[in-house]
Amino acid sequence: MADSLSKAFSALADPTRRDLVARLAVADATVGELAKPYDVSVQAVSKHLRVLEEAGLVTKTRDAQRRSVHLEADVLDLATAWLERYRRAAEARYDRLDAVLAELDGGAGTTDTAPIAEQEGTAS
Amino acid sequence: MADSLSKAFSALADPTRRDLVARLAVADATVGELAKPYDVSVQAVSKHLRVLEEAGLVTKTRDAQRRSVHLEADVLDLATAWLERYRRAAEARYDRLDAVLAELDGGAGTTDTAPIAEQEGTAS
DNA sequence: CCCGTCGTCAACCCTACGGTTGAAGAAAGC
DNA sequence: GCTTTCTTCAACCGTAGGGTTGACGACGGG
Repeated sequence: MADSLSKAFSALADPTRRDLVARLAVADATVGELAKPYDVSVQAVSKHLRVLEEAGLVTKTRDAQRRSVHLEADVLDLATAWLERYRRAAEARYDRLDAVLAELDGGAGTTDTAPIAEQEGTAS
Repeated sequence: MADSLSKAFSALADPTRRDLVARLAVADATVGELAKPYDVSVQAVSKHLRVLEEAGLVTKTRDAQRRSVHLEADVLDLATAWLERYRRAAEARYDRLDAVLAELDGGAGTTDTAPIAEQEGTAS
């Protein structure tokens, strides 16, 4: 379907799902426990958890008829790495006032900035 | 409409928009320049840029009839901070094997973990 | 064994999203 | 002034997303 990063960001775009992640960061929990605080149906929460699972953000282990939901760090790591990379680049450019230089110069080769942008697929 | 974090993650969920961010991390560019590499219409790219703009990830300044698009670091910062926070919590829990302890103990106060989960709106 | 609980599957509704084409607005160039 | 270039607005189309309700599968407890 979509790449890992797209699924991760898409999953985290929903406030309910972000809240689920925040709560799972504290401790594992069952679907029922997780669903309680929200005023939506259990099925809706189950769907949210499936989205998080398909994004690789959580895993479920069957504990009797309950499912224990566990937060996984790997995809959070991946997303953090992506953001951190371009965040740094944006801040560096801001600090160096490259925008102003480019405006004055006309956009020619003002700096020797290395090619930071890369293809999506090349992420390790 | 939606909160800042939702708009940011939602904007970054699209591969084309992530690529735009990656390219804008290197240098500012006009809409036309940004649209060139993709095989979609310029209008589609313009829409993508509007999404990024409404998420606060980029700003546009009118330079004659061209619009210069500039990457902003602030929202990237916000999203990074959110991810980093729960990433750390997830990794810490993984390292300390809290899941196993909780399973054996029944979930009672096994650790002195501070209340990490917070409300969405409290982000600075 | 039957019942109650936990969770998911399935079908459906409505809105949002990414794409298209066509037209319009704004500014430089001739 | 008229045309050309750059960008956005508007209307439309198909699909994916989040919600609902209803029914079903899998277990543990009486």
